[in-house]
Amino acid sequence: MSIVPIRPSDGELAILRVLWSRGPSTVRDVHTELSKDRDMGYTTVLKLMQIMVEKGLVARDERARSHTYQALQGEAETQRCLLKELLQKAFAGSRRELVLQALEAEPASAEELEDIRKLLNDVKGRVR
Amino acid sequence: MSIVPIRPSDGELAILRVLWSRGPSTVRDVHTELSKDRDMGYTTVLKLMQIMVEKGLVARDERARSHTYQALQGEAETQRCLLKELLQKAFAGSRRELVLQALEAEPASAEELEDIRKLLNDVKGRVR
DNA sequence: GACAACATACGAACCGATTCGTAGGATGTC
DNA sequence: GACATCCTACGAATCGGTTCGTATGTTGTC
Repeated sequence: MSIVPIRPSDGELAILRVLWSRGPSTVRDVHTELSKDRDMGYTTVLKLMQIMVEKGLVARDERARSHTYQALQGEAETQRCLLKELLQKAFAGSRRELVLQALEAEPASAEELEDIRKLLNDVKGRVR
Repeated sequence: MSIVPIRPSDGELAILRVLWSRGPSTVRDVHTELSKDRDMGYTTVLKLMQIMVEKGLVARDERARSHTYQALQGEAETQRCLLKELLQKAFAGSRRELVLQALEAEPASAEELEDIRKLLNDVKGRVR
């Protein structure tokens, strides 16, 4: 993984998510996958992935005619990076506030809350 | 508050945070406050705040020579809006994952976790 | 009334992200 | 071998956000 995570743009993040779930993929693979919701041109995806190579977000294997790309940055790592950014910009660093608003953004079900409570206990176990 | 929250840009968010903490303020007020960390020109702040009026993010009172601006959108509301966006873009809608990564982004202290546990109980109380 | 200080307005430059057209090379099929 | 198909490369347009110079008007002071 990269020493310090690189903040991906929205388009880059969408591509990363495909790479995380599919593993190493070609531009065609990614484009096909992304076309399910958004609709963007093939060369748009290509260009974006080329830029991602330059940025060090993905690695490219050029041995085959269709190059295959692979994420160089983990999902959790990237999520934490984006969360930290939002935490600073919108919550003045208060994780408590962030979690609160995350829970209140939409009404949470009792199961979901229970799930998160368990999660909290796990994290807690690691601290003590 | 606005019917549907408007997603502020980074610069706009910085200004909103000043307005939330100070209440109705002039461009000079906001600029002075923001100058403490960033350094941006006075007219930059002015322009941004003018754009925010157009977007409906803030209201302007032009009675005095120095117009006073006031946030039209609450802090919690805005935070939830930004959080929802990140939730969709980076966590595939899984709040559980988001909370997990929020807690793991930096090591949490036992107190902080306890604090959040209490928070969770409160929210839970409201659901049941 | 002259001048400094301060206010708004606004066009224009700039920047990163995104989009895509087009060119040109490799591959596959008949 | 000719033609359609698929690939990469890359320049250029566009867009939202940001920045700021400059113009112009108001206020306050001497």
